[in-house]
Amino acid sequence: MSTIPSTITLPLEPSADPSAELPASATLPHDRVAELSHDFRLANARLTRRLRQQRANDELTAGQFSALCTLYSNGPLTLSELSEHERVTPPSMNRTVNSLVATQLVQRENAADDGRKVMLTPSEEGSALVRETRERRDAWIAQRVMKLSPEQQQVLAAATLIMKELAES
Amino acid sequence: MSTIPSTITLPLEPSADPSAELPASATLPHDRVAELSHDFRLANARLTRRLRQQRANDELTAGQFSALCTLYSNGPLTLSELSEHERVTPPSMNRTVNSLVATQLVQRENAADDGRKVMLTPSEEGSALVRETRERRDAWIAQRVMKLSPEQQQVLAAATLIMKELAES
DNA sequence: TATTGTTATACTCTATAACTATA
DNA sequence: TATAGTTATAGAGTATAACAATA
Repeated sequence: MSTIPSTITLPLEPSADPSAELPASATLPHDRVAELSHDFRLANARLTRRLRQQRANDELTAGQFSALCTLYSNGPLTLSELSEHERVTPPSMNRTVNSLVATQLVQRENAADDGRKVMLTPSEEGSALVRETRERRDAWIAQRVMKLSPEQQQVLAAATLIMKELAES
Repeated sequence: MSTIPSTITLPLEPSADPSAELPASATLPHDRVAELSHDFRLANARLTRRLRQQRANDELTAGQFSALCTLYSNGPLTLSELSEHERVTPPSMNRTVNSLVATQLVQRENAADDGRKVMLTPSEEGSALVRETRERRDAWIAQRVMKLSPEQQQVLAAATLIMKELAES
């Protein structure tokens, strides 16, 4: 499953200020962490907005598609489980799920063991939609990732793992 | 300014499938690019939602603060310049700017050379707010970045540069 | 005519509070 | 009582279309 080598080397752009360079084995000092965190957070938010601009009109929204993909890869899930994974509140996710159920892309059933819970499962149609449209939906970013250097591609792969951990914390 | 060494080495978690490993000098094949792009895009969106959950109630919203930070670091800017940097449409940014002008954190003036343009500048109060609250606003992520390994910190720094390029493309 | 900004409007995303059903 | 889900409601964020002012 993983595409990530056990070690990689990153040749990066030369530092403008050589005195600012640090050995890779040292953690960053406090002010550098603050600067990096700030830059990373803003870059993350801007990239999300950039990706939103790319959405075609005749498709599921980003939130709907993300939830459907999660159910496709990790389902069946309860509403709480799905909302935690997607990092929104249950009422927010419930609205998204309603739209997916209304278009018959997701099935909502009562859990057999606990009448309070609902099990959410992608329908055949929903699963097919994921398989058929994922590549097209990801085309904008994939086209750009393809043009990155091997080292930059490895950075993104490693960063994806870190971002998943951050989102889960 | 840069905190990034010219080269870094990344020891990552061992691959579950050794046959999937590739030399770092090779670009990923098409299907791996698609997989990486998909994972990265979803991780990016989820992290944005996670960060949104962290927002305190008594502060500027994320969009307002991001715009103010951009004007603080890169201003003065016209509305179009700011909206392009923040990756939203001019009408969307205009709404954000209206709220910042209403609270006197940003000054809106007609450009001297072109009567159609407006110049947006953070006020003294706005600049002070950025300086005083940035660290607190970034505390949630900074706390987690601080606990990452040196290699993971370097990955995030390199990824931030790539994400900025992606958002600008 | 083209560009820059603005207003009007609508839709999506998200949250909090309050409610229902079940454990 | 506590938990899982839902409904009601409101606010933030965003876009498109139409308009005004200026170049």
